[in-house]
Amino acid sequence: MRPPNTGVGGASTINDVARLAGVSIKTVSRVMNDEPNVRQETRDKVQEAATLLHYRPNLLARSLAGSRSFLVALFYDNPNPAYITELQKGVINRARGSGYHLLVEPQDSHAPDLARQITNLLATIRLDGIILSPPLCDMAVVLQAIEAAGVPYVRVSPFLNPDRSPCVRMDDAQAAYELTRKLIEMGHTDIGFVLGHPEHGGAHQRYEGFVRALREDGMEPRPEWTRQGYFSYESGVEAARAILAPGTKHPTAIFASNDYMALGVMAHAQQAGLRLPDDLSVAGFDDAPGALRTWPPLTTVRQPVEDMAYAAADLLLNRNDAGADQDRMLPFALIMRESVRAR
Amino acid sequence: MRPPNTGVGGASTINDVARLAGVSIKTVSRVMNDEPNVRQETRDKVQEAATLLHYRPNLLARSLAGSRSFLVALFYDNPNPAYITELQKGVINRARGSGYHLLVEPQDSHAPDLARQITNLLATIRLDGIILSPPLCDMAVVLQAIEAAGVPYVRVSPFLNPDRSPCVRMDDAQAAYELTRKLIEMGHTDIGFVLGHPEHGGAHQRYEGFVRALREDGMEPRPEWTRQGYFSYESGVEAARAILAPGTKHPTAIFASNDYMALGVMAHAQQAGLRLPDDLSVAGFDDAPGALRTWPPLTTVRQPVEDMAYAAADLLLNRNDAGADQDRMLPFALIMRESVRAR
DNA sequence: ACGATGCTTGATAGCGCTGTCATTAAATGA
DNA sequence: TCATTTAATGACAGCGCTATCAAGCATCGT
Repeated sequence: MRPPNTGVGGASTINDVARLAGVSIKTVSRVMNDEPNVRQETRDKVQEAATLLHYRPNLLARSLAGSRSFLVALFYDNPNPAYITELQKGVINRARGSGYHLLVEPQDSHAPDLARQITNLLATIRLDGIILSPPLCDMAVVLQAIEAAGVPYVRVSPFLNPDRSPCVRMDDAQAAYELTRKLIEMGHTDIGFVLGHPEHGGAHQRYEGFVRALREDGMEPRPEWTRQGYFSYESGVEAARAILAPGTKHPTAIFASNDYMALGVMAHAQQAGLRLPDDLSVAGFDDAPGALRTWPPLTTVRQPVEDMAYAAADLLLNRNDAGADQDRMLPFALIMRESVRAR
Repeated sequence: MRPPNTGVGGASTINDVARLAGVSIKTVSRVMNDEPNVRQETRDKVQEAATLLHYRPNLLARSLAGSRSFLVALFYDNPNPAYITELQKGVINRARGSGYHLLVEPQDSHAPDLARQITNLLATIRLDGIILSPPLCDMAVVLQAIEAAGVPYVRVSPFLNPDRSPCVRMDDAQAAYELTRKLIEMGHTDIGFVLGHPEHGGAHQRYEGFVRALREDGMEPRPEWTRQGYFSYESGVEAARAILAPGTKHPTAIFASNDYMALGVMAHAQQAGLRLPDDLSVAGFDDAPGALRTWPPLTTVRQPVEDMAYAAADLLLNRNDAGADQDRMLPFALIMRESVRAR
């Protein structure tokens, strides 16, 4: 018996619109959801009434009654703010157009009860889809929990079981290969490598591409110039300290698996008295935004994170398009800057 | 007529729990919401049944039926990934404990129909609260739209109408004042300043604190050493180019209103042949994480972004606690690093 | 002309929960 | 002791929407 609400401060309901348009609420529902089988005339009448009343369908009611929640979530456990925000941007850009909203759900990948937490979350909110980024996208317990709940998901840059779900990725191995080729072409034969976080897919593939390029020229990676890193600046410093240990021969170039580590390498090298890029060339990976404001500017690979996230959301929201491409490989770009110099 | 669902892949409902516990669904509801007036014995019985069935109340149904949606949103229009992710972290940390979830809703502060977009959003999803960060928190149309919808909100670091809503802030002016005092104490009398983005509150206050410190020693800011910046690295470079123009006397220190600009200043100074910190001291503001991996490490002010976001969420979720502190001022910390040297 | 077909529309039953209010059981007082 | 309060529980009506299914109504072929 509530009067139709046309004023500020309260939403009007589908009932108000139906009454004003002189149709049933079901017809309003049809119009709002762009369903077929409504006469154009009726459609216009409803649209007009809806506009007049500033009607916006209530998302929660739609979710409860229908089969869609208009909610997608991004699961991540990654300390890299630039990566996270780019992912979010990509997802939101795609989702908004379809009336979807983004829930951000950072997860602790080392929590012992991670699976239970995810199960609880999915029982609490019926999500229309989940986007998984490394390292969560490669954790069996996570995939199991999501699959058990029957929620569709897309993985970004996974390295395990690529066929288990739709995936979006770039060719990390090829990118590392091409960048390494460049280094070789520029006269570098002694190249160090800083490995990425072993739990993150791209890391392995980047190393693989590096090795492939070396072998093509009959070279092998040298163990003393290959160090484990963890995608952090500090681990880059650490690795550089080992690779550039005083009193040992050191490489003419170091390829770090991501930009933060490359920055760490550069910082250590400079403090160790090496001049960049003359004494040492450094290359990174990711094209991290803040990471390029250094001197000399860093040679790197642009990883299209935002585009991958957009594509992931697209895969999620177009899921019905039968048999469409369930996987997308996005292009990378080599970005040659001054941190690399020919010998 | 659906059988109770105890297996994997589907959620059990309040009905299932009620039946198993031998009580009405209302009693289950009471227990799940920690409402009073339920016998302990009954409570235990219900809890046990709920545990057995892995029951999780459906958030959407709760929202629709009740007065809470368990959803808070973060509105922002800020290109700084570190700032955004810290805000998110703070909000999520507080919200999760109370069963709340975070919706991220970046808004284009320059969109002509911003108010309408927000109104639409709020009509679509009933949010339990909104956290507004600069520059949105200082836009009248935004506040109006939110107030019209009757949604509670908390502002982080606003500078307009501080009494219009609960706010969380730090004392930007005092921080800038104290840092400037340090510079003066270290023998700097010729200090340049790079202003922050004029649409962001902190910017004005930082300048104000700077000027106050100068005046206390009978100095005045010099116009030719004071440049407008926009919180971006590039604008820092630009400002430095102007302040350090060749053939003019230049200051012995430059205080930039944030770290990105400070980095820009440092980069330009170094390229212009100045040695840091010997020829020029540089100070920033924010303690941006990536921004400190530079040489020399940057002297700055730590802005407790995550804590402010946590406090903002706390203010939102504790709103009922009558007359409690509706504003919170969080402490900052001066971080003296090597980019500043005594004359 | 008649049912058959397909397009439009509406009545109605929920989705899973909370709010309100009535009801019952227990506790208290005179 | 019985009336009076207070605690504990349940019945039931929605929240605002979608799904199902049935009904209305043209158009069509034979």
